[in-house]
Amino acid sequence: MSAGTDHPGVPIRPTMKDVAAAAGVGLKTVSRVVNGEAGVSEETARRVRAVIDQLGFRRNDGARLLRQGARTGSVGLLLEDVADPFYSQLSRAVEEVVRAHGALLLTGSSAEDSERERALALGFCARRVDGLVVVPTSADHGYLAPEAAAGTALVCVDRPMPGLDVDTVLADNRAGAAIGTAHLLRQGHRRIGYLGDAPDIFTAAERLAGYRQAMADAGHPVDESWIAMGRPDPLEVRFVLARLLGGPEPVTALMCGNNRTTVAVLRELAGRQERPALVGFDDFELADLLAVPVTVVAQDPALMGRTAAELLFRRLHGEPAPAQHILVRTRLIPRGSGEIPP
Amino acid sequence: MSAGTDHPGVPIRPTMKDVAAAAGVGLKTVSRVVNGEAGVSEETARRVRAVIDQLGFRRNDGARLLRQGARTGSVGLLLEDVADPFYSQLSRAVEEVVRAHGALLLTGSSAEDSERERALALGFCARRVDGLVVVPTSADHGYLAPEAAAGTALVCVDRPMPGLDVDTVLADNRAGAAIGTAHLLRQGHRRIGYLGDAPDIFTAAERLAGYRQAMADAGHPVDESWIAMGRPDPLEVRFVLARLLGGPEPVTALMCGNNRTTVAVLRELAGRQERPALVGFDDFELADLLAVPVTVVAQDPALMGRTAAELLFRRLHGEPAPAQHILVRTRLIPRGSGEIPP
DNA sequence: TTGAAAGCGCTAACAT
DNA sequence: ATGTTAGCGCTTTCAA
Repeated sequence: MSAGTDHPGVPIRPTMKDVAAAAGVGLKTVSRVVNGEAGVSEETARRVRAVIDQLGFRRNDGARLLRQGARTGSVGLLLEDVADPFYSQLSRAVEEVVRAHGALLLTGSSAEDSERERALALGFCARRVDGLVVVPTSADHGYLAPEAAAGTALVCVDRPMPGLDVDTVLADNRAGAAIGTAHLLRQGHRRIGYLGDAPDIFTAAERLAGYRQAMADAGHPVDESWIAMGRPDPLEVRFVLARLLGGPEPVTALMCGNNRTTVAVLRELAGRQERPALVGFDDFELADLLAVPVTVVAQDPALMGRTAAELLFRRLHGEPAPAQHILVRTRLIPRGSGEIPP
Repeated sequence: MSAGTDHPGVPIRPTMKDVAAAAGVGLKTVSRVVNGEAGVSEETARRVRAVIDQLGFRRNDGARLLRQGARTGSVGLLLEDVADPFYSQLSRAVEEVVRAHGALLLTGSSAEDSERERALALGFCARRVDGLVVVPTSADHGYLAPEAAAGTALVCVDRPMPGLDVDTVLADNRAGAAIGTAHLLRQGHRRIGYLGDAPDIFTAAERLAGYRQAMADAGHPVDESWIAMGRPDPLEVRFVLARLLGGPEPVTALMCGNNRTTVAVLRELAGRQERPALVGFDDFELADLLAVPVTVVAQDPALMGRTAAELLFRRLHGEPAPAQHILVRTRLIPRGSGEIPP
């Protein structure tokens, strides 16, 4: 072994040098065999391969990449939470594309914490990923400018990246929320509550804007007390619903800003008497099989992920300059809950 | 720049050498500043830092690791499909532990294809991950033996690894399925159908064995026609249910082997008249809010993921030899569907 | 067909 | 406090 004393508990990986020595050939010959290059007699190649198997040699791609100065064939994916069904579907789509390009995927969840996201992003860059697919937090991302300038491809998905103009794939948040709200208005609802995510989150703000716009377009005033923005927390949702559905002038319908909120609301409603109409932004599994099937404005997370990843590889393959901004359409799926009359 | 001609479309990353030259200091001084080592005057350090920011220098961890011969601080996670809620929860738990240890996570989905899993695993190993958390396919994994011998920590989760005895975290599959089946028997059911995943999948086989055992323990014979094993495919489920629920002696209850199958069955049942009792293996979101809430044998994917990842790091921190086999308990959650009488 | 030497970006060990 | 040299595991270049 190359590293002298081979402590039992501290195994050492054999290197090409070890293989070369054991096979009685030069280093370059081993390299040729490992990489399937021409110029090695079948006899020699066989001997080298035997030693490789016997020693359990596996090429160190880190060293290879260092020498070649080439791309690492790895891509980083940064999102809020892999366990959120929206992101896990997006994630799978990204992974599929990455795999099709023979690359490896590094994944990290920011948990909506920009410091954590930053640490992950820089960690990925220090590992020299070829590119990054990011669902950015709302903090400034200027720190990624040097990376982008150094050739790390950058694509945002689901949200834009504050402080940096890069390729971006977004859902049609505002229009989607407007369509969902308009749908409720069409059923005759006038007092429509809106439960959205924390307002500093781009999608939450956009969707709220869509709600306001639909109300305005229909000429119906919005009572600010109908609006509740915040992380989807069961207890919080309980308080909000008690407020919105109680009192002398309760709302008769609810628009929910994301699938986590919708599910939290459904769970809370199950324990209450009121059955307000409900439209959720973002589809979710079993929405169609609930006691009252849930009307949603569906996104297409797989399409968003695929689009973002393909954009990334197009950049890596040298597609030229201006940052693209792609909007992915949403669509209303009426299932029942959104058609409940006031 | 170190690489001479700086083509516009081909950006080159500055290296420590570049920083050193631009700052008019030696290479090692830059290294000291970058790594926060002592022995640099504040004056010099400031100048170096200024150049670093200006050039957008970022240390190449690949080179660093190569030189140090140290661990890479990265871990690979291989599972069947990140978009399956069971695995996405497991995945998040693994990621959490990995992050707590300051490491990075590479993720790959095998899609139940052992060739693909092998390619991913070896790719990870070529990148010199410190360890691998794997949900193994049913193929032989002897090819990982050299990696394990070379010091790559290996932990299996959800399924054991054929051909290699390593640390393993499993759910209590057999007992869980037996408890679910016994629950149905207790309600008076005798003709109980079993819909499981492909029989070469460890968990599918174990759970089926649990079903058989419960039936045998109760002294009730199993008609082989009640058993249907295969990938959860909507069309397939449709045929199976038509067969099980039609005919002169239909089953009165169903035991489902995993959450994908359960959901597929629920979807199909929604379009049919019959309302057989139903127990699903593995819990899923909204199971409690369906028209008939679904009784399940719940696993704890987060606990399984956390346990596996912690085991991995304990190995990396030098915990000694024998492979551990940890069983994570399942528990029956009665919600309604499993309490429907025959 | 084969291999010796140089060097990728970095750090360890040793100067100064 | 700072710099020089060697070398991690590999590939590239060039010579034999």
